[in-house]
Amino acid sequence: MTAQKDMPDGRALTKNETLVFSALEAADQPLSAYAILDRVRDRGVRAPVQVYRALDRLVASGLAHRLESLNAFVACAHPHCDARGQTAFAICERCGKVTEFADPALDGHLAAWADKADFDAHSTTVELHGLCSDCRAT
Amino acid sequence: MTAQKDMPDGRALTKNETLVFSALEAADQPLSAYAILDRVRDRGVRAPVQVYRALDRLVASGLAHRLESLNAFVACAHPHCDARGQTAFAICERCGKVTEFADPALDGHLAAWADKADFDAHSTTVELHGLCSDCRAT
DNA sequence: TGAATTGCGTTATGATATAACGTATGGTAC
DNA sequence: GTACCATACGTTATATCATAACGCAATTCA
Repeated sequence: MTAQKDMPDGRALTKNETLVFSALEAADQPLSAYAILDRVRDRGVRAPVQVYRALDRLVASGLAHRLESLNAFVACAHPHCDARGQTAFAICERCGKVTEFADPALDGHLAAWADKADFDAHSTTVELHGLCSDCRAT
Repeated sequence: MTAQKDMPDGRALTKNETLVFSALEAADQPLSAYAILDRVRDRGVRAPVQVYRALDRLVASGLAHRLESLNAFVACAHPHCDARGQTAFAICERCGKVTEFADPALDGHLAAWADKADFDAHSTTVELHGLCSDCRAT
C-alpha cells in the first residue's frame, strides 16, 4: 500500500493527476507537457489536453510548478508546498537540473518594489539560468 | 532625417531589425512574434523566421526584451539599455501594460543566493503579474 | 431522482518556434 | 577587380506548445 498523495485541500488526486504527478516526480529534469504525455500514454492517457488539465490543477494547488522560461513543469520540491510563499528556480543550462528555492528576502524586495510602484502583484516568476555546482566542476 | 537607431556595438540596425524594433516601440503592449509579423508584413517581411531572427539579435543586444511568461516581446524602456543590469518586469493582467524596472538590491539578492548555492547565473527572469495602479483605481 | 458539478475522452485547431536550404550583400585580402 | 568570407535575407516545411468545443461518466446532494 503506497502513500496516497493528496491535494492541499485534502481531496485525493484523480487518476490523471496521479499519473502526471508521478511522471514529474520520477523525472530528474523538467518535463514538457508532451514529454509527460509520452510517459503516461501506456497508462491510458492519449491526448495533450488531458495532460494540460491535470497540470493546471497540480500547478494551481502548488504540487507542481511551471517553468515559464522552458515551457516545462516540475514536481514541487517540498513535501507539502503550500503554494503561498513565492518560489524561485535555478535551472542548469548544461544538465537541466532545477533547484527550487524560496527566499523571503527576495519576496520582500519584490513586495517593496510593488508597493512603491502601486502595483498589486498576484504572482511572480523568478528563474535563473546558469550552471549548477556539479557542472561548473567539470 | 530621422534618428538612426544603432546597436550597442555601434553598427546600424538592419532592415528587418529596424522594422521589428519600430513595431515594438509603437506598441503600448508586449507583442508576440506573430503580432509583430502582422505589423511588418506590408513592409516586406513574410515569414515568422525573419521576425524571430531579428528578435534574437535585438534581445541579445538589449534593445528588446523577451517576456517569458507571455511569450512576447517589448522594446527596452531605456534609451540605451546596456543589457548588463538585470531587468525585471511588472505586467498588468488587465491592461497589458508592462513596466520595466532594474532593482540593484534585487540583483544583489539573487547574486547572493547564487553564490551561496554555488550556482553560476548567466541570466535571470523576473516577472510580476498583477494590476497596475491605473487598473487598481477603476 | 434529477440537477449540478467535476473529471474524462475525442477531435480538431490555434499559437509559438525552428530546421534546412539557397540567394544577396557588403567588406577585405590579394 | 575578383575571390573569398561573413552576415543577413528569403522560402518552404515542420516541430513544438496549448486550447476550443463537444459529449459522456461519475459523484454529490437537494
